[in-house]
Amino acid sequence: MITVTENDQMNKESIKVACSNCNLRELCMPMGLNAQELSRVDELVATRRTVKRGTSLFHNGEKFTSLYAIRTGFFKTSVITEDGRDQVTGFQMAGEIIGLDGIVNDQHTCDATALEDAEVCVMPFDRIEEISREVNALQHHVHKIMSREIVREHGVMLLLGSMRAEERLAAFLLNLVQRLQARGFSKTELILRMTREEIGSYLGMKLETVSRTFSKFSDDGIVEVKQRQINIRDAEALQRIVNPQVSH
Amino acid sequence: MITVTENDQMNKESIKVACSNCNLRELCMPMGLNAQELSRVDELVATRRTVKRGTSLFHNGEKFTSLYAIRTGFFKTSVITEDGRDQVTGFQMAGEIIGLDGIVNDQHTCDATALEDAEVCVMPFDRIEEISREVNALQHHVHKIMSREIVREHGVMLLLGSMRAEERLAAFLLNLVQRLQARGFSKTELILRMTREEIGSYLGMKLETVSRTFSKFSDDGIVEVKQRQINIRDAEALQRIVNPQVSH
DNA sequence: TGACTGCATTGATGTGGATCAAGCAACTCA
DNA sequence: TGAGTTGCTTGATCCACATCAATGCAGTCA
Repeated sequence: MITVTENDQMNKESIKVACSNCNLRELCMPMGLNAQELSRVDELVATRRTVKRGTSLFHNGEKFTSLYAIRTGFFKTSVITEDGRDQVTGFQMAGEIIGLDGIVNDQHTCDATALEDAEVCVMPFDRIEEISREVNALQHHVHKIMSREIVREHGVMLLLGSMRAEERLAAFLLNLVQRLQARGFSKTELILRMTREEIGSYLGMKLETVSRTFSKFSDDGIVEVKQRQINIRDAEALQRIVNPQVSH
Repeated sequence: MITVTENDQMNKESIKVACSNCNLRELCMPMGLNAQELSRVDELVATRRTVKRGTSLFHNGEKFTSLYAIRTGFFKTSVITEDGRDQVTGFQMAGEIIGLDGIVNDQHTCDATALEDAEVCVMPFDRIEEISREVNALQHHVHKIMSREIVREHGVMLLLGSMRAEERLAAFLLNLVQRLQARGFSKTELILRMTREEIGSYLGMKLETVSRTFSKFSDDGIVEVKQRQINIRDAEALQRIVNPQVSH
């Protein structure tokens, strides 16, 4: 026998869990689904999982079972070599999908670490493949997400292979605010969730150089920097630094 | 009315085109298919296309329609910025798949250029998605290929972000011979299909540095270098250069 | 056959960012 | 509240690689 209160509780719970009612849906999921497809897609998320700041969602070598959609919080992914070098391969925020690296060898090849308390939707990969076979839009969506990651990494390779320190940091900041803006945040104000060292690892430079470059931007009046609080005062100047030739 | 000669010709042609009879099958295609699945997968390849040395298979901005499996030849892929900087994002050889970058926005975001005369199998992507829905092994295979590319790029990011010139070139050579060996070629002898400048672009260094580093390896007796002919004399030394700590 | 062309090598010099080092601001926890 | 810890900034110096420049080598086309 279920009391009214318990019943309400259950409804509330089930509403919360469903992708079809999630405000991040347009970021994680394909659009234009009909009712039946929507209900199939709602079966994707097996559970939720919270990840405390500083702990890892998965790490290198761990068996791959699921992809994760970030609901709240902020992650970094990093690869590490036997001899201790590590490289941050990306920073991920709400609505983004992590774990794609694990598919090829059925085990993860990088670590995903929460930079602030986070919550993720756990989507078992065999379930993704199963539902993909029935819902064409989901199938294509999965392909797009993987392709997007490949293209993003091309951009990082370009950055690491041919840009100078100022250009790298400018590109990094512009990318961050652009993604935050797509999530309804300010296009000028942001709070960095990562350390100078983590930024440096991602951008292929030392933390001192990151700090100096921030100071330079600050001196030039392009950004205001107060520790991790950043205020972008001249986005076009940043754009010109990334792309010197073209006048914007 | 078909003459015997014409008929023979047709058989020969159809044998040549089918993935099920291709000696690169194990590189491009999933394994362990039954007869019916095999015949479905044979429908993947719409046509063949030859690409002359120095010309491009597709280029940035071009509409995306197909993935390409390399049958013969050698490619580079590269991204280029508005202000003229370019970055080689990879070198691809027989059995590898190119074009994955195009899925996300329905247009290619890089150029694929043949470094020697090449032939590719053209696989229309909508056909790949259609057959993937029926042949689970193909579906998973496509996911694995994309995931492998993501993981490969993580490795390049590590290389670009945290390795020094000698380490980069050593890693590059080891990667090349390892892939050539998997295709039945020598594990010590190889011919580079790309210029020093292209190697440099891929590895984030200038062509002069590439050349000097080759000379250094040569002086140290690790490799013999005669222009583009490379003979690896001490693969373990290369391995130690990449991975200094660990004793191999 | 010899001049052109594209690529590779090697040397001399310059510099952007790494490294080493010190001090400082913010946060944590007893 | 204050001592320890962690992360950030800034200065001084160094070095790995870029840059500039000259020469060499191999293929090719007239």
